[in-house]
Amino acid sequence: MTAVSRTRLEPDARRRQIVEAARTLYAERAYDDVSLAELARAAGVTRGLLHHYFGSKREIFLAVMRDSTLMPETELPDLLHLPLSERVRVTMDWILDAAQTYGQAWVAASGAAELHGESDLQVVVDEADDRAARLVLDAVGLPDSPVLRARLRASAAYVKALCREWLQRGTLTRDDVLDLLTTHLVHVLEGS
Amino acid sequence: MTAVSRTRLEPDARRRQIVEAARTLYAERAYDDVSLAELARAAGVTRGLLHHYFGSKREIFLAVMRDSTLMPETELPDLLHLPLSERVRVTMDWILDAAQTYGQAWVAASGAAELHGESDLQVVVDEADDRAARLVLDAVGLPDSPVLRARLRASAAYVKALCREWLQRGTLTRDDVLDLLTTHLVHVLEGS
DNA sequence: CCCGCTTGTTGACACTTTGCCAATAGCGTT
DNA sequence: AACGCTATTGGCAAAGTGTCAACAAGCGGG
Repeated sequence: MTAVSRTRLEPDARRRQIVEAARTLYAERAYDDVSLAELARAAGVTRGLLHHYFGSKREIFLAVMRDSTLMPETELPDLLHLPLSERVRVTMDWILDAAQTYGQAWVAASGAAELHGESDLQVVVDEADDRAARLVLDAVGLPDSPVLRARLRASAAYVKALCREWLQRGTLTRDDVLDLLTTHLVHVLEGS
Repeated sequence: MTAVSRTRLEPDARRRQIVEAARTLYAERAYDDVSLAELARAAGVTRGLLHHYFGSKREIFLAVMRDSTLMPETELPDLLHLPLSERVRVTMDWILDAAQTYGQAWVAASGAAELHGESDLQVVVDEADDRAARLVLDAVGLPDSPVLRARLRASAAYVKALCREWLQRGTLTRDDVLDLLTTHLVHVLEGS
């Protein structure tokens, strides 16, 4: 596709370009199935450049994951005048929308980990879950606390597993998921 | 370690030996960090034999995962005379024990997946979650159904995430987890 | 307008790793 | 003790990752 143009890009732009190419490849093929040569070809650069920017193949993959697990930065309407259960429901509704449109990667990154205890990937996913937890706390207008965050991080795994049942397996409907999540989170947030 | 004995083992025994050696290695190092040469050395065999039995490095890893995500086959006492909430609590108590003693791998295999949609590892973990779901249904004495199973599979992810907060991060106590799980599952099972 | 400097980019080299296959040698059978 | 089945080995070939010195694109000074 891109000719052997040897165009000189700004480091940031080049990084984004590489990550983007890598993301499309990793979206449909597994990690070891994609070689650096293939990645380089897809990005229109040479293998050497990949190493120059990311240092190792693993780091490219992690960059893709970090990038893909970001939830969109949208403003939620002010919900503080509603009862808690309604606040939760609206927030969950928004999250399900986000999961359906943007967050396939966030959802996909839920089910299976390396057996390895302190996986580098685990760190990335944990960070994403923590962001999601903060987001929920902020949306429903509850104060932050370590224990509440821990509970919500765990609930994030539940959210993703439910989305997988809904989006990938079709065993639950969107309404099923929304109801389950709403009652679940109300209980988690109330029993503080 | 093991001398170059070239002892002839039964295929099943050899497989188990290899899987066992691989498990200890994978328990503390990541997948690509462990080479087949190292694996072979740890198992006291040659690389050729690994391929003979498993065909590829990936298959060895998956065999370890399949093996490690098995929950122990224990008989639970008959709980049918207790109210649902008590049945659930006893079952969850047993699961937390199992997670703490045997199931580190099951717990560890919860947080982070490949971005790849139909990951082979995902299949293994899904299978483990499905077994766990059936186990719970059996223990609390409720009839099986696709929707209930789907809900419980999702809850399995929640269980594992909570165990990670408890066992690996120390952000929640065992009692926290037990309470959260009990009320959660009661609601999931009741709202059928 | 040309020169030179900075640095993004390349191509080749060295090493590791995976996968394959024919040859070897345990161990039970006759 | 010889034989046969097959578990096991060792070496080969292909592919992949990581490293590094050299090249050149774009910019600024003379």
